Amino acid sequence: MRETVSIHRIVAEARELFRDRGYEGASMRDLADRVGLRPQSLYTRFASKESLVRAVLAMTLDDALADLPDPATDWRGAWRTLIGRIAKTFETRERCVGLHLAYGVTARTPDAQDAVRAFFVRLRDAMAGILDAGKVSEPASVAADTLAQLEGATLWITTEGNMAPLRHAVERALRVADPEGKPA
Amino acid sequence: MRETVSIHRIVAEARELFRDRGYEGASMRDLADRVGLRPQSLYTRFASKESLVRAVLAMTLDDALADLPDPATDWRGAWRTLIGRIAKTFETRERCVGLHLAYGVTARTPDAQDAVRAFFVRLRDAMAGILDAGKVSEPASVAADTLAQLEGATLWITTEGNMAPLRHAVERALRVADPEGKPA
DNA sequence: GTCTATACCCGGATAGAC
DNA sequence: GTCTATCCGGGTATAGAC
Repeated sequence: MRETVSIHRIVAEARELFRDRGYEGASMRDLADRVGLRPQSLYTRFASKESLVRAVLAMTLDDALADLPDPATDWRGAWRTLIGRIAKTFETRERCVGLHLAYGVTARTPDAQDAVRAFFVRLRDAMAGILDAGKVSEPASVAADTLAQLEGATLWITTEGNMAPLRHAVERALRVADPEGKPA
Repeated sequence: MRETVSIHRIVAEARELFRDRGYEGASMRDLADRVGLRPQSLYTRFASKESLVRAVLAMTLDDALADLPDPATDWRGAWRTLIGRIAKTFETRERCVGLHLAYGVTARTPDAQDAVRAFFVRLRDAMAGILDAGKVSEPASVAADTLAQLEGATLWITTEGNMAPLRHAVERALRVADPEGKPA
C-alpha cells in the first residue's frame, strides 16, 4: 500500500515533462514513474492527459504572480520581481513550459489550447497592469513585446546554452520601468 | 503504379508537419498520406524520421539565404531582405519550424538535435556577416538578439493570431541597419 | 486510492513481391 | 521505387479486485 501522492507533486512533475518533451512527447507512463504511481492511478485525479495542461499552467501562473509587491505603491518593484522570476525560471530550466505547450497543442486538444491562450493572456495582463500603474504608455503592447522577447531568448539557451540573449532581453525589459538607467 | 515523388516535395511536406505538430507529433504515416505514398516508401529516401529534420532545415536555410543582395555592396538591402523573409514566413505559417524543432528534439535524437543547432548557428552567422559588412558593432550578439526577438513574437501569433509583436520586432530589427529611421 | 491486467490504437520500421 | 502485409513497442484509457 503506497502513500497518497499530492496533486501538487503530480502537477509539478507533469510540468517538468511538458517543458522538456512537449505535449506529445510527454507520457502518462513517464509521469506515473516520476511520482511513483501506476499510470492508471493518475486518472483518479485527472480525467485525461489534456486536463493536466490547465493544471500545470495554473500552477505556473500562481508561482509567477504570488506575493508580488503591490503595483499601486511599488510598480517598479513589482515589475522587477516579475521579470526576474520569469528570467530565473528560463535560466534554471532552460526553456518555457508555456511556449512548448503553445507550439505543441492543436485543435485536437481544444481545452489545452484554450488553457495555453488563457495562461499567456493572464500573464500579459498582469504585466500590463503593473506598467499601467506606472503610467507607462501602451502597457498591453509593451507587456506583450517584453514577454515575447524573453520567450524568444530561450531559443539560444536550448540550442547552445547561451544565456546572453536572455540577459539582453532582461536589460531591455528593466529599462521599460527605468528609462534613465544605464544603457547597454 | 504511382508517379515518382520528388525529394523536394517530401521535405516540403515534412516541414509543414514538423512546424504544425513538432517532432513527436509528426508521423511518417501522415507524411506519407500528404505526398501520396505508402509509409514504407519514405524509407527508400530517408533512413529514419530523425534524418528528415536535417533535410527540412537545410531546405529552410537555403530558402532564407537564396539570392540575397551581396552584403559587400548592399548590406542594408541584404538585411532588409533577410528580415523580411523570416517575418513573412512567420506571418504566413504562424510559427517557426526551427523553434518547434529546437524545443522538440532531445538527446534521444542526437542527429536531429545537432541539425537544429547548426541551422540556427548558420542563420545567425549569415545575419552577423551582413551586419559585419555594415560595420555594426558586435554583429554576432546583435544577430542573435534580433533572431530571438523575431522568434519570440511567434508566441502571440500562435496563441492569439496577434501579429503586432512581430511587426514591432521587425521594426526594431530594421532599425539596427538604419538607426536614423523613424522611431516607433 | 492504488493495484493488476488489459483493451485498443497508433507509432516507427522491416520483409519480400512486383 | 512502390506496393501489401506485418512486427513490435508504446501510447491513452478502462475494468474490476483489494
